[in-house]
Amino acid sequence: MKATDSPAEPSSYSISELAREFDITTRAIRFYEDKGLLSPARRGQTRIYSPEDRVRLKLILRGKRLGFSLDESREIIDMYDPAHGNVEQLQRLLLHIGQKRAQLQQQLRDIESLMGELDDAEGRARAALQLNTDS
Amino acid sequence: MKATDSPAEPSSYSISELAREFDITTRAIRFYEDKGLLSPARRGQTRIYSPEDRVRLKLILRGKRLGFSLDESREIIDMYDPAHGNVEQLQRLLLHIGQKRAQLQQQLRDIESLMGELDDAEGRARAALQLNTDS
DNA sequence: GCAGGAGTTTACGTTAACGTAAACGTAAGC
DNA sequence: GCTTACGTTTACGTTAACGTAAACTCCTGC
Repeated sequence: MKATDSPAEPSSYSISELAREFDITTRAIRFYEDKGLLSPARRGQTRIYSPEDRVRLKLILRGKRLGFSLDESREIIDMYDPAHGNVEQLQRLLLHIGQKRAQLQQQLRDIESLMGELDDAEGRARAALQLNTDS
Repeated sequence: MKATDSPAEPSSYSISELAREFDITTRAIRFYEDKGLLSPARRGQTRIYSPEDRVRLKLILRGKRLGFSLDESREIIDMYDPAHGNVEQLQRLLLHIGQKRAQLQQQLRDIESLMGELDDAEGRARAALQLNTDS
């Protein structure tokens, strides 16, 4: 029993398979394609999604959970690409990476403080429940 | 020299003061009021913001950085309020707090993986730069 | 006494991210 | 041969979160 005995990854997906898996509509998936975030293969008219396409879709949805716009998600996805050749572009990429990192660090701080406040709120709510249910 | 010798907190703010401080427009601030997220005092027609109003505004903007809608931010802000009296409401509040916590934990995971990928991308970019600038 | 600056209300415009619906093609099952 | 399921394109509708502009009031400095 090797590690590759796992469920076995499909070599392609239909649009509705992906829609079901990620709980979004096919309309949304086509919309992402319109916006240039996906470009699946075609058999005739029908779209055929590769495992790589599926990964890109996951990245898009992760971006959404972090509050990114589709444009921002596209930029992030583009960072994984082959190095865009020329030096100036690479330096802009490094700059961009630095900015994203700073944004994520701010989000970490924001989450930390919000978490603390949720703890407080939960404490107060539990205390109030005690008062209300004490006989 | 006591701790209270710090810059000294104003006891009230004008709308344009807040707009400048947080780098947003007065239009946005009034919009938040329309949506029920703020309710500043008035002197005549003019809005006067208390330090508490200012805190609420900060919470709204933190919510935005985390990708929350204004409705979500309002719900979160409402969690700090006096305990809403009855038991059922308190239990709904606890449930809601749990859900938000779960969402924040997902965001933490998302940020962590994205950070790792940014590291990779930066590594590749730096490597490509080496190749291009090596004489 | 009036120009300039800050504030107000009212209202229409705009962008992003899809939703919804129409009208059609194609392949499978009965 | 007809329905049912799944796919397609095209196009108009919708919601959130403001932007922009008009028309007005109220103070302040000169």
